Amino acid sequence: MARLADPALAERRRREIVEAAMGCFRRRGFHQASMQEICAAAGMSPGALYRYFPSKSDIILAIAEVHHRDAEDLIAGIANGADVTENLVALVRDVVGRCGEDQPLTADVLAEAMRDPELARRFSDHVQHKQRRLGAAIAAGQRRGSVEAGIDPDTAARLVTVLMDGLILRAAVMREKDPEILIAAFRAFVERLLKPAPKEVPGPQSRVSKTSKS
Amino acid sequence: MARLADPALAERRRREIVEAAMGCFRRRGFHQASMQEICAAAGMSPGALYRYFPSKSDIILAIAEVHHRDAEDLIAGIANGADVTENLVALVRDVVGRCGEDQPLTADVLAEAMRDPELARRFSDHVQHKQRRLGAAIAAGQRRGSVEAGIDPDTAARLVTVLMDGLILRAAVMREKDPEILIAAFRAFVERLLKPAPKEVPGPQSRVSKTSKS
DNA sequence: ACCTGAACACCGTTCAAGT
DNA sequence: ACCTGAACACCGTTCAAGT
Repeated sequence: MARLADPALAERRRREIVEAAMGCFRRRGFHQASMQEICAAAGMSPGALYRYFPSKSDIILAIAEVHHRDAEDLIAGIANGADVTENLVALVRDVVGRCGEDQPLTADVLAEAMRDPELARRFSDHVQHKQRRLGAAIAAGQRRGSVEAGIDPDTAARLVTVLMDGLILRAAVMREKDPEILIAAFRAFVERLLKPAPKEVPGPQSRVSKTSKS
Repeated sequence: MARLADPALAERRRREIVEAAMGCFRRRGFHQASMQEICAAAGMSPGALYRYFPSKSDIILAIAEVHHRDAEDLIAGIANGADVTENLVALVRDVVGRCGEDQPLTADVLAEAMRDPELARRFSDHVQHKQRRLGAAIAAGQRRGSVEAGIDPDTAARLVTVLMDGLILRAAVMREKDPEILIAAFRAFVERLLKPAPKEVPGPQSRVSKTSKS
C-alpha cells in the first residue's frame, strides 16, 4: 500500500468504501459481491480502492468495527436506564425488528471470524465488553434493590447475552416468524432471573432427586 | 446435469463428494476452498463432480442435511432419557467440546442460509423440529413429575434451544475459553427453569449449586 | 454412461502509466 | 500523491472429446 499524504482524505475514502461495501454485502453477501461492484458503488477504480484497503477481508474487518461500536452504544444505554429488564427487552425488540437488514452481514462477519484470527479476536473482545457492561448494570440494579441480590452479576450477564445472541440468530434464520413470541419468552426469562425474591431465609435447598422412572 | 443410469453409483459418488467437501470446507471454509481442491480430495475431475452436484451451493445443501440429521439423532436421545436436564447438559458439553470441528462449517451454512432461500427453509424446518422434540421431552417430564408442572413446555423448549444455539455460537467464537463456565451457567439456567418447585410454600429458590453429578 | 481436462467468463489483486 | 484500467493468476462452471 502506497504512502498516504492526507489523513483527512484517506479517512474520507475509507468511509466511502465501507459505506459502499456495506450496501453491496447486505444485498449480495460478502463473497457474492465483487470488488468491481464495490468500486462502482464507491465511484472509484480497483487501484484506488486498494490504496485504502489492502484486501477484501480488511473491508469486512472495518465493517465489524462499525457494528461493534453501534452495539456498544446500545448496551451503554442499558447501563444508564433504571429498569434493566425493560431496557434489555427494548434492545432485543429493536435488533430483532430490523432483522433482514444487518443480520446477513453479521452472519458473514461471524463466518469470516471462524477463519480469520484477527477478526475472531475483535469479535471476542466485543462480546466480553458487552458482557462486562451488562454485568455492571446488573450489579448497579442489585445495589438499588431492583435486581435480585442473590445472583452473581457476571453469570447473569453471561446468560443474558448468550440468550440475546441466540435469539437474534434465531430471528435472522426464521425471517417471517412472529418475533413477539420470542421477545415475550426472553422477557419472561430475564424477569425470572433478575426479579428480586422476597427475602426470608436463605437456607440452601437440596435438589430434587428423581426416583421415578417409568 | 446428464442422466444417471445407476442410482447406486450416483449415491456412492455423492457421498464421496460430500465427504471430500466437508474436509475441505472444515479446513478452509466454504468460499475459500476451491472446486479443484474438492475434486482432488474426491479423486475425480470437475466434469465428473458436476454430474452429481449442479453447483457448489448444492454441496453445502447436502452437508447441511447431514448436519441436521446428526443433530436430530442427538435430540432424539434426549427424549428417551429420564433426566431432561442432565441430557441437555451432556448434549451441550458434547457439541461445545468438539468446537473447532464443525462450528466453522455451521457458521458457513448459516451465512449461506441468509441468501439461499432453500437452505433457509431447511434450516428453519430443522430448528422447529428440534424444538418440538424437546417440547415433547419436557411435557413427558412433567407427566412423570421430574419437571415443574407450571411452565409451558413449548415456551421452555424454545428458550432452551435458543440458549443452546447461543451457547454453541459463543463457544465457537471464543475458541480457547474455558467452556465449563458456560456449561455450568447453562445447567443452572435449565435447572432453574425446569426444576419442580415445592407446592405449598413459595419460598425463595435456592441459588446455583456448583457441582452435582448423579 | 461415465469421465477427462482444456476452455470460458469472471474473480481478487497488482502495477505500469497517466495527471 | 492520487488514480486509471489493462493484466495476472485463479475461480466456478461447461462441454467437446475420449472410453
